Amino acid sequence: MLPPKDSFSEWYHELIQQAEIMDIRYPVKGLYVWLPFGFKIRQLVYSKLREILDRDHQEVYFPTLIPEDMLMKESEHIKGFEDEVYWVTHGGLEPLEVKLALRPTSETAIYPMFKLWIRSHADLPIKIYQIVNVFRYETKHTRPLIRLREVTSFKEAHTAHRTYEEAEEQVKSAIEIYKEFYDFLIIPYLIFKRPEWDKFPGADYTIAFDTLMPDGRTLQIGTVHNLADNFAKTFDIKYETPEGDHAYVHQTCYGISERCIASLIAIHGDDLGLILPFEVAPVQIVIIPILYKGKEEGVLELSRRLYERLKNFRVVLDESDERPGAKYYKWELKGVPIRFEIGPKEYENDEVVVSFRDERRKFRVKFDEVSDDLILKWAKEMRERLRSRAIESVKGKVVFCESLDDVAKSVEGRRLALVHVCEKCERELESYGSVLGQMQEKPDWLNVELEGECVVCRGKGYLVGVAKTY
RNA sequence: GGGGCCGUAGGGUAGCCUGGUUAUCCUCCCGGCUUUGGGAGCCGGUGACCCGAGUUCAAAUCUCGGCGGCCCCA
Repeated sequence: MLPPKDSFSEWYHELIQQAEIMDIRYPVKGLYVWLPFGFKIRQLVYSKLREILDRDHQEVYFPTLIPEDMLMKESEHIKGFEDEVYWVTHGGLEPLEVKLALRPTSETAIYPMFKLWIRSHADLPIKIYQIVNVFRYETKHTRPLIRLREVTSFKEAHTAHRTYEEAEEQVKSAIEIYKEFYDFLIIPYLIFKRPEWDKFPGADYTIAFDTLMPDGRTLQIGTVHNLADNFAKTFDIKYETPEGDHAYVHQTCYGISERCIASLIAIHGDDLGLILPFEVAPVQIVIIPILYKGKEEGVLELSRRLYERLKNFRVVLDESDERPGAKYYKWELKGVPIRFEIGPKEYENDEVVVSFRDERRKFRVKFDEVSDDLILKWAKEMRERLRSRAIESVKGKVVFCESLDDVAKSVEGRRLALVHVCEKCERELESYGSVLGQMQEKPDWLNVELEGECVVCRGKGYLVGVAKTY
């Protein structure tokens, strides 16, 4: 039994373990073990991310260790991270002459190499990415997949371009990539430009994707940074223009971590456990034979025939020695989208019983009608249902506010407050919650205006989000 | 950043205040019988006092430190 999803913290904590996503008992704070089932979800989710990126990025791998002098080069950047860097100080018993940092992110590892790689305008643009672990000494509450000391699945892309405009185009392109990725996972998001005081250390500006967790707090699930030529100046990354001059490159970087999987779990799951979109479910179909004494043979024969027919999918035939009800609960907990039940009645009529994870009804189909096409049709229909459900759930937690009082009440009641404000007054909102920044585009499920009268000074304002955050 | 609570089998717990027998109960796990259309039942079995130091004839229980976890507030 799982705690109800209304008690979100407890539900999440238990589900992560019961569904065998992670083992949280590893004896170091903020570090967790990926179990086979969870790791399979990770692999399926990240394959999609790779597929999208591989269209015009190249995957690379940079070292985990960064020498102190390299890490410390960009002063604004390091100020943002210095209190949470892990240091390697010894090699065996010998103290190291130059301390080595466990990367908190890889800008300072990658950009010195960019300096070596980039000589002329013909070398640009460069678009690379890597999926690696990064380390941050978090002092706040750690939580599996959400706040970690070792982020195990940090996808970071880094690009270099000739001009600021080209970098800005890349920011837009990265936003499109993230939209495609989260649409694939059926996770609703809002896109904000973070306020000046909350941008990535060293960036010109930061665009962030936020989603809403069931308890009404926002979760940042992706960021895109325009670095302009800030790092290029620090790391002296220049190229020769067609005219023979030398100019600094303009860069971007953008990241997604395993928080995407946290949001997948949190947005779709219910009181019974995980609900996984068909495409990322480690088990897409489960077949449960119902074995009455003396009638096992035909039932097993039909079950195995169905199993063979569905082998183009990730399918499990559960012949274990448990009662059918126990198996239903088990596979529902693990989010299996489609379940077949086959008992003596079905065997006699050459039928199967079908049930979808997101609905509770059961129905029968003739065995001969079951085909790959039918499964895919069901998967597609389920995707639409999950989409409406996810949007309804998120929509109910977003409130447009016309006064500061409204903002206070909404954030206090664990809602995301949207409010018009001008640049001068934006910071005043900080006393009510985290200021997510200026909304960049209106999702089709939300009915608000991106521009309006500033709630504080009644001047010309833009739409800003305020919420409690993870 | 500030405050509070807690650590007993794989998981959840009782015992701790008031130190003293073989450490309670549920679940999981293993073996057997039996059963199977929404978490079956019976019998038998394995398995624990976070680590270190101190106080004491005696520590799960008291004290200190470490490590780990949870909650609230900024």
